[in-house]
Amino acid sequence: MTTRASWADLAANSAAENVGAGSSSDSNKAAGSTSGGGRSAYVPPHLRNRPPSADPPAPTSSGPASINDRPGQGGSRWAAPRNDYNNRSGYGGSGGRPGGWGGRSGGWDRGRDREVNPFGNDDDTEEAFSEQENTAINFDAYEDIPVDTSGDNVPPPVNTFAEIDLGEALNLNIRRCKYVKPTPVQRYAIPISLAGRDLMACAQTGSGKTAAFCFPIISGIMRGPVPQKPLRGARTVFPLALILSPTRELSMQIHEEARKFSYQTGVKVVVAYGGAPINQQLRELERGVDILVATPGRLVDLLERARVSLQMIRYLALDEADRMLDMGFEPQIRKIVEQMDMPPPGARQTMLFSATFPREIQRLASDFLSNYIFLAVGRVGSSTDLIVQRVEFVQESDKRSHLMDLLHAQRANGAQGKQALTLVFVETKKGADSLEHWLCMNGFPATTIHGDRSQQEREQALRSFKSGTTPILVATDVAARGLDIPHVAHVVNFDLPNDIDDYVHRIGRTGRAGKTGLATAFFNDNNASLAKSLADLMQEANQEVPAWLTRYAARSFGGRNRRPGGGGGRFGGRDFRRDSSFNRGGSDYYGGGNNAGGYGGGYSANVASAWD
DNA sequence: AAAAAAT
Repeated sequence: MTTRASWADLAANSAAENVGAGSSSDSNKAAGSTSGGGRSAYVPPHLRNRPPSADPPAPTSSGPASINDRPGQGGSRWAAPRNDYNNRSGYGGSGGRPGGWGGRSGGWDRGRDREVNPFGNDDDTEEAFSEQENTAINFDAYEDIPVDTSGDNVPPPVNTFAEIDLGEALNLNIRRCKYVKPTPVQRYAIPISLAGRDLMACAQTGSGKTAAFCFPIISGIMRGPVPQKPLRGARTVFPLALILSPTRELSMQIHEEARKFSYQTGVKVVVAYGGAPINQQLRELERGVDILVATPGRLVDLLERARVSLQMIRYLALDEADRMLDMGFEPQIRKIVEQMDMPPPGARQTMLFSATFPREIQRLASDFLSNYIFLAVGRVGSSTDLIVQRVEFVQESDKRSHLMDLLHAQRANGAQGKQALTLVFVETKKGADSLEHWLCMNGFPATTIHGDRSQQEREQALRSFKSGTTPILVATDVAARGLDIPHVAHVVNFDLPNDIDDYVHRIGRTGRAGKTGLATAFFNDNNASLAKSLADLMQEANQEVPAWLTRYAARSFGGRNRRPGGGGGRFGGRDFRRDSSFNRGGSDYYGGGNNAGGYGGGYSANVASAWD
């Protein structure tokens, strides 16, 4: 592990290491170790570029617009990907089919659409960095990642992608993505999903959750029955899978990932979110959609316009599911999932993913699930050791100058190079604007992202940050979850959040891809309610807890942030069905737990969530 | 109390 030096050294070190980081995907960044069974070393993404043979070329031939919209199901003229659905009974080679499920939305000539190669030039930075791979990877941090499952008849995990029959086309894309082996959450979640089971999964940020729910969806759509087009308005489309996320940028990111995974599979992925012209999104939808990635507001709009129907949904995935079900989002999600035309639990497959899963949210979530499996992967003190957490006592009036000191020292340490990105979280949109302005006035190139900016400005800010043009990004919680930004060396909690889970998600923007990261928090009296949970979290992550914070923690009481059980949550969450308060008398009503990790039952009850 | 998410 990195020696603990000054924060400036750590930032510099982190930045240097981050230069070798793999890029882009949130879907394969994390721990690749096994637990319970045999050990295998973590392979960081940037070292996964070692397939058994040369990388497959990324061909450019066209594919069907959408499986949902297959034009001539039989003798297709597009270069048929060698995948299983061509051999499936029902539509493999049979040229003339009976009517009923031909062109679902008109259906003619859809195959003429040319599928843009998503592997084209989006990784142009990767080559430049790949030569600087370093040897400072902390492989030990990825050993012994505990995995906890509960529910009926949990399917066993797999150790390799080859063990799972995902289909040739998908396998090819996995290789193109340079994924050599599944991450822990993928090892468990994919077999569970392929078995048709509902799933609530708690896994660390950057641990490959996107791929974990995308692979089974894509594979399932390729193999599933050909959809019968219901009688509806000609302009209504019927996606087979719906993926919801809480922010527009996260939906964009999931869409980009899913497009890579589904390249040349015939499965069409479309994204819809607010702040952007709806007409272009409508056109995309009309060209065919199997998997719809969306933010809730825009989706409701599309549903009310009857441009989208959820009647054919077979797969529902909620990313950042705890956020999607919190107070702000819950009504919209209920509307989409329960009050439109989506098939009920049991008639569809539902997958909920997050790094954190408070117990009360689990209770809400169980409304959407049918006989589900709970899966928790990861633990405080393992891979998250890669993030060095510091807390400093800073009065409100001193925050700016203190931040300035940090940035100056970082610059002096040479860590302000093009790739050493600093992400600064603040509480309010106004605060973000004013801090950005102040930083710029003081010679630090910064930009900002928050909900009062136009969508164009938001996307521009993110691009400018990622490219290093403005290596400082001041953000509200809009950027706290899910976003995969390579080379973030330092996360500064200029204003601490009120909820420990938000803190967990924020600092998870660094320390990705097996790289170390630094997270600095400014703490003062305003954050007293967070003291206990913050101190506990840091202790569980083997971080140095300042004595003054421990004293604060002893005095403060902070609602759900305070965990009476103390010492406890090794996982991001524990199946609430196993809480005695729920299952009447402590019996394992749902079949109990299957502890696949290195230890059993060491956690205390009442722990809602602790780590992502 | 704030942020996010439709126009």
